[in-house]
Amino acid sequence: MVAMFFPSTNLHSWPTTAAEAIELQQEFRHRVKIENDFGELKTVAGIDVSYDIKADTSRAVIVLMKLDRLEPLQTIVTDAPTTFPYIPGLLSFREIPVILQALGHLATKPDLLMVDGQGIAHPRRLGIAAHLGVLVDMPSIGVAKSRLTGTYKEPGPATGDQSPLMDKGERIGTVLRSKPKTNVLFISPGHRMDIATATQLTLQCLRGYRLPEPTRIADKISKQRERRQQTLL
DNA sequence: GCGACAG
DNA sequence: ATCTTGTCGC
Repeated sequence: MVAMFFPSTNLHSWPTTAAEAIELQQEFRHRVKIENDFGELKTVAGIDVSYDIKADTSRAVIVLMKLDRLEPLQTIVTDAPTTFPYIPGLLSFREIPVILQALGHLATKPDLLMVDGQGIAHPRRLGIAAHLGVLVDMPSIGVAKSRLTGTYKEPGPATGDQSPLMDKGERIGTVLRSKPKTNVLFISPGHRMDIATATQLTLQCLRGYRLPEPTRIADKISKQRERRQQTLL
């Protein structure tokens, strides 16, 4: 039995072209809710996607953990053919299919999703974290390692130092120094959450590294698997 | 027309 | 993201 926690996630009319994808974003951007709408948050699922260029496949890694312990409870790894090219601003159309496949294998439904990429800090306010959050109707946060859009002042050097990420006169996220002497992170809410809460939760998931634990562990597992496969070739 | 551009 | 070894800095 698969996908029992995510009943309404059919990808029948998934876009094939950039034009169709942008059209869908214009429609979905209005379904994003940037207000806290959730109960007690006990667990979080870190999500990361990697690629196998030669096999033309995408791999989603999901790490489920308790928010207070930040230690893996379950890890899911699934592969699927890569069906959409990487186009800045259209990342969700490339990665969401395999992510949904992985989510379907979780033993328990997470209370929160933390995705490697932008939330509303996107040209059309529908980065991958926001898009995914709307599709599965769950609270989500986007944690990106670099900027897609928006302007900001460089945050101070200490952990926790931050500055607002602005675009077209509105605040779309937080630029955060998650660790001294490392590049900043770009935090933005994905769905059912406000900017301050997304930032606070990200800080709560830090454990001395630049990336918050959910995303950091998912990324680590993603790379371990790749090395194992490569050494077998 | 010229830069910018998540992963 | 991925291709790739050693190397500078804390």
